[in-house]
Order: sequence, then structure tokens, then C-alpha cells
Amino acid sequence: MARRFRGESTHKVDAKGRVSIPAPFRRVLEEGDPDWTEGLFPNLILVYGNKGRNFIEGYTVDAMDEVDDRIGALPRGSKSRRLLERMFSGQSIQVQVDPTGRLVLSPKLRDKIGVTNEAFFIASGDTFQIWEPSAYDVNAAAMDEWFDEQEDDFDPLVLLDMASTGE
Amino acid sequence: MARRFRGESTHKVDAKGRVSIPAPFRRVLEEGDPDWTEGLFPNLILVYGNKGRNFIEGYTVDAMDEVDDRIGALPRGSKSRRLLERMFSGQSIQVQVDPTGRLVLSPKLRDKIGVTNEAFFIASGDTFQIWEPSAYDVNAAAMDEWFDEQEDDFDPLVLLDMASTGE
DNA sequence: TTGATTTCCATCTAAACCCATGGGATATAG
DNA sequence: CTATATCCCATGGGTTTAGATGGAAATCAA
Repeated sequence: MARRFRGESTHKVDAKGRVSIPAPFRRVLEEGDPDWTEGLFPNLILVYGNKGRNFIEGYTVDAMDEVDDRIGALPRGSKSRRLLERMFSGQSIQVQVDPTGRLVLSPKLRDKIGVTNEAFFIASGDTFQIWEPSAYDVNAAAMDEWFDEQEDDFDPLVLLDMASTGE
Repeated sequence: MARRFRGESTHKVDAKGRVSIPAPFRRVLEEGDPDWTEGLFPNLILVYGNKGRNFIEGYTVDAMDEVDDRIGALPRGSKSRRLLERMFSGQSIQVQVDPTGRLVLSPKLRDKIGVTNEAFFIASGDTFQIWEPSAYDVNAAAMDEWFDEQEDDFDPLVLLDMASTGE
């Protein structure tokens, strides 16, 4: 497994849709782009997906290659494959980090997730997510609520041991 | 299992958020960072977690890799995995020990756990915790109280035998 | 040619870096 | 065995650099 993203932060989105990528994320994107070398600017893939989704998911080139390969291994014509191809091939876009470490979110993308003048970035394993800050807050509040329902000294790591049950 | 942290101590936090890491902890961090060699400064990961949590947990690089791997093995999209990724990927940050053995707690982190000019470090197995001293006192008092509720000759090690039940 | 996109510069600030000090523990010389 | 030197550690302060952000100029496309 390649290096993972880590951390969270909020960045300004200007009138042109430009937004800084968290600097630590850039290091991961560089490592995850086979074409990248010192002095160049790494590529990445943004997946915005279907209608219900209210965040954008960012992939390194390598991570997306892996996903594409796995989709390609599914039986041609299967519903799973068609759905996944729609999302990861169609509803996604490859972009490049610019010289000042920013990327441009097109009006369409900003619209999709409701971003106006700020965007919230958060790592999630080998991908990261971009949210409209208030939408993230709602999502986070739901998770906090779940934690509140646990015992006072609940340690999230016990979830690891409940493992493969899927829940 | 790699070397474990051991001990506890309080350190000053200056205006820039710099705080010395207990020297014995540094030795463990060095051993737990695969990239570290004599003369370099080890990396570590600070997990601050969700809203309710009032301490920061420090992981060696190796320990965090193991956690990440285990999270990555959970079913994609499962609730456990989403919660754990949010906490360990998103609500965490990788930092590096500086040449004088300190680390920097950003205003955000200090705020999260209420630290102002002092921080309390305490070992906890293969991780360590950072507390606002008074918050730690409260927590410690609660533990003491629990012990008081046990029989006079209660031996904590019996907890070991209650093992896998988790309680 | 006009709105949109990309490239290039400029600025501000927070974070990283470098240097300095005092104290305590330990080692060593006499 | 005791005075002094040495080393490690905790802590403080200034300086430099990197990162985030805004705006203007240049390029492109409809």
C-alpha cells in the first residue's frame, strides 16, 4: 500500500474555483503519480459520482489505476461493472496540481457539492474527500452522536476486533 | 510488538506550542520509525479524534501502519471502517520531533484538549497520551474511584484473566 | 471580442529552522 | 572522595522559508 493521506483542513475557494490542496496531501499525490519527478506537478483524479453524493473523492494516479484494474476484472456486462464504470470512469475527472499547489474546481463540481468560498479537505485512508464545510459538519455531527452513545471510556479500536462482521 | 512507552511527566508548552517530548519516549519513537537512523529526527502520528475526546494519542509510525492496515482490511463502506478512517486518517496529523526533542502542538490541537502552558504525558502500552494536566487529574480520580470500589485485596492483574470478554 | 481559463507575480503569515542558556546528572581527574 | 568537566535535557528567542491566498496579465475558445 502506498503512502496514505493524513489530516484535515479548510481552504479558501476563490472566484475562479481555485483552492489550495493541503501541503501534506501534495506529497502523497507526488509519490502516487508514476510520471512525477521533482519540479513537476502531480496529477490526481477527482471522483464526484452519482447524484446523492455530496463530497468529492480524490485519488492518486496509482490508487485509481488499481481501482480501474479491479473493475476491469469484473465480468463484462455485469451490473456491478456497469455501475462502477459509470462512476469511476464517467463521473470523474483527472486534474493537475498547479505551480502554487492549487487545483481548480469547475463550476459544475462546486455546484455538485455545494461549495462556494470554502472547501474542507479530509484524509480517508488512501483517498481524501472534499466537502462543503457545513455539509461536513452535519456528517461529523452524526458520527459524534454515535460516539456519544457509547460508554464513556469507549475506545474506537475495539471496532477493529468486531472485524469482518461488516458492522 | 515493538518497544513500549513507559512513564509520565509534565512539560512546559511555550507560546509557539512547542513542548518537549519525554526523552525516554523519544527512544521509542526512533525505534518505531522505519526511516529513522542516528542523527535524524523521528516522525510520529498524533490522533486527536472526535469531539468528545480530551486527550491526544501519540503513535509510532510502525504502530500507526499496523492500525491503518487493519482498518484497510475492514469491508469498504462499513460503518466501522468509516468511523475508524475518519478518526485515524482524518482526525490525526503526522509530525516530526525537532532537533531539540520537541514537537509543536498547533493552536487547533491545544484548543482541542484545552492545553495552555503545560502538558502532561503518560505512557499507555504502545502509544502515549497528552493531557491538559487538570483534565488528566479528573480522569485519574475516576480510575482511583473505580479501584476503591473493589475489595480491599483486589489485585489488578485479575483483570488479565477476564481477558477476551473486553470487560 | 468577450467571457473563461490558465499562467505569472506579489503578499502575508504561520510554520520550520537555527542558535543560545541554565540545570541536573554523570563521569573523570587529581 | 571531591572538584571539575561533560553530556543530556528542558526551555526560550530570533530569523528564514514555505504555504495559502489574491490579483493582474496572457491565452484560449465560443
